[in-house]
Amino acid sequence: MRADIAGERVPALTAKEKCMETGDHKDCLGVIMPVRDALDVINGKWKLPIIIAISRGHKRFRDIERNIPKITSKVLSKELKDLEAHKLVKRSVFDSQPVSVEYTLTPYAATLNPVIDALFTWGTEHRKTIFGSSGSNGAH
Amino acid sequence: MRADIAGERVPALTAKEKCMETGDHKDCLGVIMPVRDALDVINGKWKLPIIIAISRGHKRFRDIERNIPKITSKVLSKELKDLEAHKLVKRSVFDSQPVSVEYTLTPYAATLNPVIDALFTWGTEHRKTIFGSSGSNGAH
DNA sequence: TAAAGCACTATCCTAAAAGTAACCGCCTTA
DNA sequence: TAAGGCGGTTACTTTTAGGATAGTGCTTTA
Repeated sequence: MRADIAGERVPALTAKEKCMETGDHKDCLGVIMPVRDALDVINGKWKLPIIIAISRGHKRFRDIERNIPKITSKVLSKELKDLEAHKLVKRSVFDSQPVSVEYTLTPYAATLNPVIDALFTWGTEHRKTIFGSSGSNGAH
Repeated sequence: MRADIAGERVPALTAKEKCMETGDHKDCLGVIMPVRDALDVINGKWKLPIIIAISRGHKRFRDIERNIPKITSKVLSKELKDLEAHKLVKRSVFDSQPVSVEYTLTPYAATLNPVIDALFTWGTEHRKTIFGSSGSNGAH
């Protein structure tokens, strides 16, 4: 398990534009590295679905579990810990009669919205491309 | 709405009732499924880096390999096949001396640009968040 | 009193992803 | 003649993700 940051360079923000504008294709590392950093946090099939479920108002363990098709307790438990370690999810325990636990998104998780939006949009279009324009039935 | 966690009991709704009451359930799946469709295509640590490398002008096998840190021939070969199967990459063989092979992106791959942009932007910020605040450079 | 919900954890196991290393034939350059 | 580039393939091993199944201690509900 490595929450690593690939490489040592920190391109100020021009790496990509510079690369595209000049047609200089020597350095694609400036684009690849940050993308890989992002993928390292987001990877696996469960992390984004979990974030989405929580953002939709599902705070409790069983509630999240119920709303993500095919996920198991074990996987959910592990992924929530990962997400907490990455400061994307906060776990709060309330000392009520049956102790209850709530998972909420941190403000930092909100910065992932553009990523989720882009994936949602692309995924929606991709689905149409694959199943044809009349397919509305989820095949999972 | 959340008075029950403070200890005072409120007629407990089952999770399903809560869900139907708020209407969250349906919305949740409607977002999760397309995102998972997208992740199914993009997942793994190599596919997006490969697409980025090709988009930067690296068309030849060895050229792509050289520009993606740590990738091996075996993995590159397999991932290129996957990308071809997903209609994101085109493989062209030129009958020159010696026979040369070029990999290019399809127009469909260009539709992934918003996804790559979002990941690039988030990854860049994420890296700053991890290293940036206290000025220590812990890159390996 | 039994069943069921909650928030998990434990154990075992398989399939896939990924790493390592060697190797292919073909061609060019030194 | 050797070294090295090209576009890969094959075989083997390790690592990881994730599925299946069960069970924990607690509380509430029927």
